[in-house]
Amino acid sequence: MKLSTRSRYGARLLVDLARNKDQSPIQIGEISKRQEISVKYLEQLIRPLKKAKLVTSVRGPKGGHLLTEKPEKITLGQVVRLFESQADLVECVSLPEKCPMSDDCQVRLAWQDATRVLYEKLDATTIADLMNGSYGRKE
Amino acid sequence: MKLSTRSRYGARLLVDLARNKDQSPIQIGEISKRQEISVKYLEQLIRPLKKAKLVTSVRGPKGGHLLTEKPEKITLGQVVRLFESQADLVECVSLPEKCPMSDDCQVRLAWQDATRVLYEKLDATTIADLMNGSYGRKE
DNA sequence: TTAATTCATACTAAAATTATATAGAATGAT
DNA sequence: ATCATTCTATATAATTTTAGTATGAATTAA
Repeated sequence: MKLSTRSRYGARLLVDLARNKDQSPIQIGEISKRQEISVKYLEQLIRPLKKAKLVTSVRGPKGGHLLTEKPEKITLGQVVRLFESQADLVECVSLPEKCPMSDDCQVRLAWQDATRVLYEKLDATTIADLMNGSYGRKE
Repeated sequence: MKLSTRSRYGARLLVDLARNKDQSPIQIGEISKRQEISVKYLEQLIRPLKKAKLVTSVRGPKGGHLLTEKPEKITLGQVVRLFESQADLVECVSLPEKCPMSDDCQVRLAWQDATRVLYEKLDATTIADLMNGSYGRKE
């Protein structure tokens, strides 16, 4: 049931950008060193973040990447929905036609509920919560 | 982030057994027809359930399978932990040594929290909740 | 112009998943 | 004894997913 590394790395990438928000655009090379993620993989992750307007980029030398939103406005729920090819715990939650049993499947409703509860939690967690080392202590 | 079909089918298998609890042992062939899951795959799923003492079997003709516990005592959390090769949302929750960053990774704590919330929900959902068509209406 | 950097597309390799198939051994109702 | 059924173990094949690499074009500061 694990999240893909894309979600994991994507979250760390955003936290890394958030920590350096004041300064000039952050280059992928720097993030790569700090986060120990390959440059090429980071390039892949940046793309959906740009498409979702969470990140903006400056090309050319001295270029790099910046958050477009405040870290308080970006949630883990957004990140996971963006990077997971299937955001729900089971396919039949959003695509009931994929399972011949879904019409009267009680279990499906339970998976749906569990998915909802999970995203309520993820949507309540922002990048800002994760950028200053205080996450564990606050709640 | 999806659950494996093993968890999905495993849950349906238990609900199927629960619905027929009064009667004699339920044979895999019957479950296979009702649930549209192959006999061979069901045999694979029964094994961990027996090992976990959730199911007991009677061999020979007129044999079959029975729940050992009351449906009220079996939760989706148990099912998922049993069938998922990795029960947590991310590996580093239970195995921090797998990620070089885990020492001061705030995101890890957030994944941990989300995993906990998810299982709180799954552990609060029993097979009994799912066996009589009333799940959606009760809560 | 040069060099640093992002951007875009495609590719590959490995691993996991989802089954199905095979070959029998053990059990026990009839 | 017969036969339906569970039990065990292994193999295998198809598919999908995942993780990461390769190549090179576009952009732009200096």
